[in-house]
Amino acid sequence: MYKAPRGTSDILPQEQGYWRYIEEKASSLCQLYGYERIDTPAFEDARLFIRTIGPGTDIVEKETYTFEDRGGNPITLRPEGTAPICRAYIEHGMHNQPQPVRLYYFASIFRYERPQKGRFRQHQQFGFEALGSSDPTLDAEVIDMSWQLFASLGMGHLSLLLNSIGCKLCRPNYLERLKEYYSQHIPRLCPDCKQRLKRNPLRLLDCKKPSCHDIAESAPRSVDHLCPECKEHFENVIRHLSLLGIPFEKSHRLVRGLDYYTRTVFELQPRGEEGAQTALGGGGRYDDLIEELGGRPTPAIGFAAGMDRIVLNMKQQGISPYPPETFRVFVAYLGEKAKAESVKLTAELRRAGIAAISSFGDRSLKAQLRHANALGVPHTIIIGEDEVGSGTVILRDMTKGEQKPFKRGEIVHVLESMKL
RNA sequence: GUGGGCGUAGCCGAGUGGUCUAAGGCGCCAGGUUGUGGCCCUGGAGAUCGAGGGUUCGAAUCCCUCCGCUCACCCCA
Repeated sequence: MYKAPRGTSDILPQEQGYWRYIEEKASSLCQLYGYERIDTPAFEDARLFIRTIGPGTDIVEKETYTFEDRGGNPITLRPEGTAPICRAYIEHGMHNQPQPVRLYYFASIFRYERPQKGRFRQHQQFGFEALGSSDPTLDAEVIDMSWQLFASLGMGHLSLLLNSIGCKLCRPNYLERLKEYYSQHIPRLCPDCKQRLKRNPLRLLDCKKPSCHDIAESAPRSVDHLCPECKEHFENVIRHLSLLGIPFEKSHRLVRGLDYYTRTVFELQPRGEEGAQTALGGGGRYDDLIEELGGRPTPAIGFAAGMDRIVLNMKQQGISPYPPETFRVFVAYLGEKAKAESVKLTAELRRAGIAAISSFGDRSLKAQLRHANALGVPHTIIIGEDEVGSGTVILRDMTKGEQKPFKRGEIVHVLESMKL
């Protein structure tokens, strides 16, 4: 028996409503804010991600699907959405467009991880990016959008966490202070944190172990070590968010996993759910990324949300999506002549834009109606030998349980005018 | 990569060494008079009890190995 590969899953028809709901709300939000859709390939040159995400990060070290194609080219399945967009920005000379360039996307993301609740090897992300400006109003715009996204989905009880981790000028200094501080507490650190101290000191701050909690709480804070420019930038972001009435919480322990983030970082998560894979979305500035990829120095900021996690959360909160799409008319028949007529009528209905399917096989009318009922169609057309003879069809209203004959030539029009 | 929990028909699930050639429910198929659904009744199909090995006179039930699922850690959406 074949099964979907580990960490992947089928989105079955009855689940599709959730996804369509999110896609529609997200797209119209982006439209409202002046963002345009972009789609990039599911795979890229492997080097694009190694350079941008950071050679020391877990994503690159052990979580990418990387292989050589038949031409010997190093390929990586997209493990995140921002780097490909920066690549496209550079490749298509978007710096010649009015800045900032506002883009959004829906993308499959691939990471070779051990699956658990809300974490998969293939998942869907929705994200948006504003490239080409460092204005703090843009930070506020993107954060506002991400907040409105969840509002428009009807999802409440969220926390918006906000922090600034400085730029390439002030962060090294801060990291030194952080390492100094942590070096004094090495014996009390968990094994993971001992590793982090060497490899990725920023991540020390968001260790989930209770034993490391106090140490992280009283650690030096990045916001206290920002250079004057970053400090002013952060203050302006905060001022604009307050202006917009966005209820953020400053979180000095919020750091993001990807190396390219600068200055503003933020994350949205359900309130009171510490520990598990709860971040529904997050983002931040990446002012050096485009330059690192060979473009001109171009500051930018973006956000991405995990659609699988949103679906999970909608279910938890009891938010019902759209009902599954279905057809409107089932055409039942009795006898060979009626069968031919049924196939013909079904085609006519479809040409007229009325979703319909014909019955099949040679089953009793009882069986056919039972089938129609199980499918939940509002209307069934019944064609028997008598109807073929008299040039009529029977239209049965499945919810009322009433039926009436109509002339064969008029039935399509009758259904058209009934527009449910 | 590490640790915990779990694996009985499409789904839920009883069963803890013999009465299991495996209960029940949902779903599916058919029938309950001649061409009519939803409720009800009856019948049917569908399970190598995750796989392999072992213990035993006898294993879905005990042991071992493997595989898978799941939750948590690492990390991330």
